[in-house]
Amino acid sequence: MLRLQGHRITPQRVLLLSVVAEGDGHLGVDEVYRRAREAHQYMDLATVYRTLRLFRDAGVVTEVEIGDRLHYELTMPGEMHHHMVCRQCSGAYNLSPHYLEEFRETLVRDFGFVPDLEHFSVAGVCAGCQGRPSR
Amino acid sequence: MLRLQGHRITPQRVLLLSVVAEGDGHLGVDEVYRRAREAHQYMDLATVYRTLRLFRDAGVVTEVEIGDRLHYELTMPGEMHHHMVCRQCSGAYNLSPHYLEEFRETLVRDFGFVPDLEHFSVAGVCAGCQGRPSR
DNA sequence: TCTGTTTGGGCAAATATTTGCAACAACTTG
DNA sequence: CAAGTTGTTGCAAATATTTGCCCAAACAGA
Repeated sequence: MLRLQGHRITPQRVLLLSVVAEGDGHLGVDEVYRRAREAHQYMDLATVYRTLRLFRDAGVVTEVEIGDRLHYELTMPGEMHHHMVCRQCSGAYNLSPHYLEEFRETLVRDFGFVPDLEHFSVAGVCAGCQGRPSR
Repeated sequence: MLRLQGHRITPQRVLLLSVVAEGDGHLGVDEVYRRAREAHQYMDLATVYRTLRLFRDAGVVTEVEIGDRLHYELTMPGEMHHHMVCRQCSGAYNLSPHYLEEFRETLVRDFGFVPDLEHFSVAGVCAGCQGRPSR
């Protein structure tokens, strides 16, 4: 995917992608950096930032905001899924794409606006936290 | 609204809220800071950050991401509206709440998850940028 | 496989954002 | 309206994130 978009394949990118892949969607920037560094001593933090942004823009990786913190996970082309993130417990629940398909079609039809619903999460309060005091 | 949630009303908060209100949704953190400082010499940047986050969490102000940058605008309780932000031209278009109401009801019904669709924007590519080369 | 062109990475410096803490001020209560 | 309580602010320091620059490395073409 990266190559198709004119980007080069470097050892750093390969390594970072594998770290993200193995992290199973639970890693923030700092953790990606730490793990990558264990494998490749000269990995730079700036490279991690630049590369994660590249991955995100290229659609290779998805950025998920979980409780004020960004996490990264591999974008699964076939198994696209979204998140519902609870503001109170920060729990993240998967949301099947089916729920968004209709919404997407409406935006395209009415506005000609093609939404990026691959990179998408909904904030809110989950069933378990309903009625529980916030903070 | 702030008081109802147990927060205190301070001159700084009043000032910052009025700055955001007058900024008409076009101000980033730094601009809010600059304007606030003109009026009140001892306004601190940390206070701006803390206060904008407070406003956002309290639902008084809405954070809109426009082209890698966060902008702030007053949350209008009655005239709730959303944004479609184009990834290419960074243009922001309003989206009527009607388009989200059905989606919201589905989430509540099927998952008991109450989404914050007040604070919501959809990224994508607008009609004008369709087919235009990116970057 | 070798060479030129151009992108990407490391490093250090610049910015941006968050946090700890002591002094201060808003709200509460009597 | 005075005094106590507790949340807030300013300041400075800590972190986090981005950027500029130059060298190294990836890819294209011969």
